[in-house]
Amino acid sequence: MAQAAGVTAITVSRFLREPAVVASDTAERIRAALSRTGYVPNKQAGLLASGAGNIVAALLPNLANSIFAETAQGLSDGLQAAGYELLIAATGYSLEREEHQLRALLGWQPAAVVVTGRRHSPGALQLLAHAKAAGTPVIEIWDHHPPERGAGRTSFTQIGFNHDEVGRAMAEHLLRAGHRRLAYVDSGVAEDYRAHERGMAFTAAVRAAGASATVTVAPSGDAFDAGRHVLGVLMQAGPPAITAAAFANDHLACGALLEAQARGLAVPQRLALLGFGDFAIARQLDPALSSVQLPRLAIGTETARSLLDALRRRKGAAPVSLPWTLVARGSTAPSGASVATAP
Amino acid sequence: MAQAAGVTAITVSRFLREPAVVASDTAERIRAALSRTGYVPNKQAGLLASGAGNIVAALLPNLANSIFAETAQGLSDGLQAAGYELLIAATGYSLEREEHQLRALLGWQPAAVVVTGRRHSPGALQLLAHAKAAGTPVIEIWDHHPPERGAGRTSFTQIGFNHDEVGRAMAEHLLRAGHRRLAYVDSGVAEDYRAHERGMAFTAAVRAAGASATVTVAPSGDAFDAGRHVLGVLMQAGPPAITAAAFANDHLACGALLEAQARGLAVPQRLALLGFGDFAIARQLDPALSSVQLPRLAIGTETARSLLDALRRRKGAAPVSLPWTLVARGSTAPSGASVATAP
DNA sequence: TTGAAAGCGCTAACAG
DNA sequence: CTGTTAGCGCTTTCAA
Repeated sequence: MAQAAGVTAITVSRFLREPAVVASDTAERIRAALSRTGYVPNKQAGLLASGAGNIVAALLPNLANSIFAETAQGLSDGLQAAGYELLIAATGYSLEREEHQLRALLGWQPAAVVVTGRRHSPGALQLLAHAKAAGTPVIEIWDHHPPERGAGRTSFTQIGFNHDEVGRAMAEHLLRAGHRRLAYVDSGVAEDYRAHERGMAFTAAVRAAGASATVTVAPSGDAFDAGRHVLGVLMQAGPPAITAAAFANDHLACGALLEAQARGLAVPQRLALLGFGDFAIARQLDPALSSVQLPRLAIGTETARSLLDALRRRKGAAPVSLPWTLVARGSTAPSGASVATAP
Repeated sequence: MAQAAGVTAITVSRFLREPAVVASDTAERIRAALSRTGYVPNKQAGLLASGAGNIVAALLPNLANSIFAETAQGLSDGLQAAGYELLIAATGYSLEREEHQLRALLGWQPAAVVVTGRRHSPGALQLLAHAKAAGTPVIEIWDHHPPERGAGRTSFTQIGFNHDEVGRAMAEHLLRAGHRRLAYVDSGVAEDYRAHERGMAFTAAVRAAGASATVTVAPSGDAFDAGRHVLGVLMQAGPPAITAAAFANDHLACGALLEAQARGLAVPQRLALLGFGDFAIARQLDPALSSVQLPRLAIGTETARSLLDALRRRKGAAPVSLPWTLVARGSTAPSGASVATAP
């Protein structure tokens, strides 16, 4: 390529990075040779030579789910603008896969690492600690939790929200409407500890208020179908019957809502339903599903911002607690709509 | 790292790639040093030295949409098992972004390239042609179409289905139910040429049958809301009134279905609705939405298979035409459900 | 079974 | 403004 333009490699390299530095006629010849040969610079060689990796590695449970897709979008937008490339891998909510993918991503010598949540396998934890010790910013997203007592492990920057608070808010919302027999419907995903934490906080808050709370685990498979199935289970409970249920996600809750309609069961009079995630479908049903709106995009953009700042100033990234909102709609409130926000 | 184990770098390299070749006591020392130092080999250097890239680059319109997420999953699974890494970028249905992302991905010297659809910018086409000429397999997915007449451009392997056929099948399904005033509702995404092709084939088939067809473009923004809005537009058409509508995707169709219910408009008696994509929500509504089931996952797995075969045998990848299915449900058929399949 | 030498394609640093 | 030299961390090839 360089000889095609009648210059040396370094001149082409410079033209590609800082066109202004190259003389205009030289630039013209390079441009011509570039399009003629279809040359694309080898990134492996470039990154190796410059040492400075411009890659950010991110590990998310999945991308299919709109929840994490928006976070990826926010990350990608923020990083791309600053000239960083985003390398994403999905873990499928498995700590084992997370460790495996993390090892693969670290091979690209990323300038920073983003992982989801604060629970990791021992091996992954070791890799992350090594990375942090080597000066690579490590950020845990989608969680914001005080350090566990007696934990000797390295702690990482957290950007997200506190799931205990959400669980409590969900309980309070239903208790305030007068419910005394409540249920939490967990997803069938064993390693989604954040859903479990919300459930634990939910039941604790309910019981602290002197009401009763049960936990049901949804079957795996299609989430709508799982929600439909769970509705049947909930209706069999009692007496006294359960009058309100909180779900690990909106798809489960929507399934239950649709099944309730199919059975002619009045929502919220006979059974109030509360989702989590505020997916697009939630607002569309009738009654509309009450849910918890999450900072999906903000987690991505804030992480990018914090990361870039840390990279620029060569110090640790700053943790961020982001706000969520409980949006009350028809499925929990017979009339009107109200809103509760993160403390 | 090498000196930590008391050997040279090449021995560590060998241990990492072919453990059996290294003496067992040496292996043991290396293993120990490995976990002690948290060493992760630098992929940039490795790939540069070996020349052999084990990366497959893929460009998809987006990942948030469940349609393409499943394809990515299928690709990823198939490739990972064979030791390849998948590098994915999203184009947001923009040819300009596609070219930009393609250029970025090619910098990783991928062993193969996967792009979505057969329409690309001139620049992207040139890059792809160069890659193909250099022996890199290039596959176009989500389409399967005979070469355009008079096209001088390089042609690439296609793995997907024919959108004209789908458009025709959608028309025939509604015509067979006796509809004579039909509409096609296109998505607001200008560069989703596949949706436009289905629409053109749909209207052509309708008109060939002596019935009337109009095309409406949905507004951008939330797809459910767009579908709701479009229903209002459809109802204002005529007289004679439109009695059936086919949509560019299920979200639009679901929005219209929900809005019809809200207005007390009987589906399918007063207006039949037919979606595309068979999203999870389609089966859940009442009446359930008729839709076209797509080989989302199969496109990914077949592409991986074809790619690996091409890489192994050092020749071009084989094109594959994959089957789709029109699933008739309550939104187009008052009673029972039937099925029409790709020819 | 292990090592030494050379080089992958690019860029940092320094000259001119 | 452009070129020369050296070297990024690994793997290939050949030798011991």
